[in-house]
Amino acid sequence: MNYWLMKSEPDVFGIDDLANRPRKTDHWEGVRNYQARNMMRDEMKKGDLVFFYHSNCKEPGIVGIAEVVKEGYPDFTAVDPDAKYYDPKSDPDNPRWFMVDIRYKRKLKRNITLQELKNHPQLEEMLLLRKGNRLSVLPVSKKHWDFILKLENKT
DNA sequence: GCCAACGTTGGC
DNA sequence: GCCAACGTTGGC
Repeated sequence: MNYWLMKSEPDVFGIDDLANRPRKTDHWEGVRNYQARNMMRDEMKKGDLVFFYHSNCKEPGIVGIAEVVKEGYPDFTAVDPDAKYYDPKSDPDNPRWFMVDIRYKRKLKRNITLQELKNHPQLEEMLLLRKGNRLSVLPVSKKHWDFILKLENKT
């Protein structure tokens, strides 16, 4: 099993929005970056766990956990001219963009902020903390995953 | 709102 | 294939 981190802006689609969806499940539409696409298409597997990260907000950080429930399939919003993430260059017969479905598992007991993550030398290598990393889907090592979960119970 | 970092586009 | 221009991300 692998671990991931997915970023979303809470004003657009936050952890509560996921929790309020039917079956607490939604498709992760709108990723238009090839590296992130490749991970969703090729590497994310059913049962993998995901840190839900709030970005571009007052207190960016990890707020909850979700689970991959459907593996990579074409992002239909890319070929829908009315959709927000429509990409006119995406060919319906040869999909360019992919997405996965994730299901809400739980919120963390507290928001583990980006600032807090930065304070731990154990997380120095974490991709999320690497300068200039703007990928919205990132792999998380088991070591880092476990370490972050332990932080949850600390004050 | 600013701006650094990065990805994409398109002319040549 | 180079690279300048442009657009986006996302912390601050």
